[in-house]
Amino acid sequence: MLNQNFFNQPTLKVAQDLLGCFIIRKVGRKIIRAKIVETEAYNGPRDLASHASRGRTARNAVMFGPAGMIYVYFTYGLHFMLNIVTGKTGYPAAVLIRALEPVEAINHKSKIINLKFNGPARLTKTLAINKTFNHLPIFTRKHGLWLEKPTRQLQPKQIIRAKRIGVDYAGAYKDKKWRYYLKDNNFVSKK
DNA sequence: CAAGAGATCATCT
DNA sequence: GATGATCTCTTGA
Repeated sequence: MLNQNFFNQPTLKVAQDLLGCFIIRKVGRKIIRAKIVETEAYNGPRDLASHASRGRTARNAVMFGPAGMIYVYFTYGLHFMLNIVTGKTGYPAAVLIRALEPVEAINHKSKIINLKFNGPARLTKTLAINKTFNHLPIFTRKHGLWLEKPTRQLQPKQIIRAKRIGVDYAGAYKDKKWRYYLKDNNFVSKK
């Protein structure tokens, strides 16, 4: 399992290192396991695309806190977004999980189900993640949501850097290549 | 296909 | 009172 130290590093590094990691969601006896294939970094108080760019508020407070905490927010009146807080306490930053590749989904009858994970709002819906996860740690199995290391180390060539999605309002920060995804992966949210 | 609109509400001004 | 780290559906070529 990924521990808190993993997240207590520069945001751009964590966003890349999360690629290939597995996310595990346990609800009762049902376990869903999927591979992270796309992330975006929201990095620091000056990043105009970040919720933290206009200072600390009730919503974004968790981004200012210790690494490894879950930041879930509600947007467009119907979607939840899943982020993991990174970096030092006091430095507001987080990584948005944008897409997952299905690995296995096992219910109590051991049946494999088709699941939709290609998009930040779709994956939270599929994993039944909502605001109750906000401010909980991801470095414990206690809440039924945690991360595990990749089975194999990724080659740097497998990682694509790109502009972030949906942040055209972010001035000088809208073109930062802080979105990362696995090359040729069919499950990323956009090409 | 691509483009546009609507959904729908917490959050911030 | 406006808007958004999105998604789905509809329209039209």
